[in-house]
Amino acid sequence: MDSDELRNAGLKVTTPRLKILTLLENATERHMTAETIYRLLAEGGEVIGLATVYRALAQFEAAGLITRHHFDSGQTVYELERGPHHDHIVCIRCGRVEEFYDKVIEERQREIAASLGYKLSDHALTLYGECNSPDCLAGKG
Amino acid sequence: MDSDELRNAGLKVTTPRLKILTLLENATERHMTAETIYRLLAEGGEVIGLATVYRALAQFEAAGLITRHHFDSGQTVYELERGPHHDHIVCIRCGRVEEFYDKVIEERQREIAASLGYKLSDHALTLYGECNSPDCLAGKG
DNA sequence: GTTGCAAACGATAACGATTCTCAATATAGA
DNA sequence: TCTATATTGAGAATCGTTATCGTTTGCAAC
Ligand SMILES: [Mn+2]
Ligand SMILES: [Mn+2]
Ligand SMILES: [Zn+2]
Ligand SMILES: [Zn+2]
Repeated sequence: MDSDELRNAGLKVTTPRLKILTLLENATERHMTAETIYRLLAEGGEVIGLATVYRALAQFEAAGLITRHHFDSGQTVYELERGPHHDHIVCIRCGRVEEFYDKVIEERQREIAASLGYKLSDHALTLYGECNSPDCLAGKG
Repeated sequence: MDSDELRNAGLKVTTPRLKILTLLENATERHMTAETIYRLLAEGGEVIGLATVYRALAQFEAAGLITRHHFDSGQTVYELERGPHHDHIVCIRCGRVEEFYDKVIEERQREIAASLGYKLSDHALTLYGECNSPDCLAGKG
């Protein structure tokens, strides 16, 4: 249950937090901005202050429930931290975001950090390109 | 000469642009924010409007003279586009930025994009960790 | 070397994303 | 149920960045 997840994270169980967490679990798009989350909730009749959305997301991140990404598009995007680590490829034409995991790259990153004398704690890898989805190609004009 | 570089880029040769380009070439730090560039110029007695700094950087980027990066620290950082492509590793303690190039990772990125049906156009890879420079370790407190 | 005019400049207003403030309200434990 | 404390929502404030606009400059034709 979502309320358990909040309690386990050391957070009080409040209506806004439950609504936001539930949306993150059920939305078709895994990667969303704070604005998008705010808007989707509002469209579903759940009006929650934008400041509260930002606050909840910051707390969820601190608790390890979600991760944030800074794609080149500007706005911060959030996603539920479920399943194994992965990186992203973003379509520069339609905005589609896909996930991938590459053992070779992950391993090389560790070797590079070590060889430069760094204690590696995180990394951000995003590929940018044009996807081949029919919808995207259609709008190619 | 810097003025040639501006002309070749199709830009008028103006005092602010020359000052900014020269700073980018001579500064000890290759990776700087717009604010830092503005401040370093001001400290050197070259007062240039902040808006002009942003404008010049945008034009330099469009002309391919510089590249911009979005590290997790928030602000956009700029660097002269000289020499071969590289990625970055950033110290989360002292902010040091180092560069690296890894042929294996570059190759895997191309393969991943291709296997997902994307026409790869760019990528951003940044590693985060703690460096082992004496200065950084000293302030470990 | 002047002149003319588009391009660029600087100051500052505006902007979008995010964070802060604070009075009102809800949560969780006694 | 009662209370102490955390959380909320509305809006102000902040931060980095971009747009506006009157003034100045680069530069090419005279
Ligand atoms: Mn993801
Ligand atoms: Mn670099
Ligand atoms: Zn696409
Ligand atoms: Zn360091």
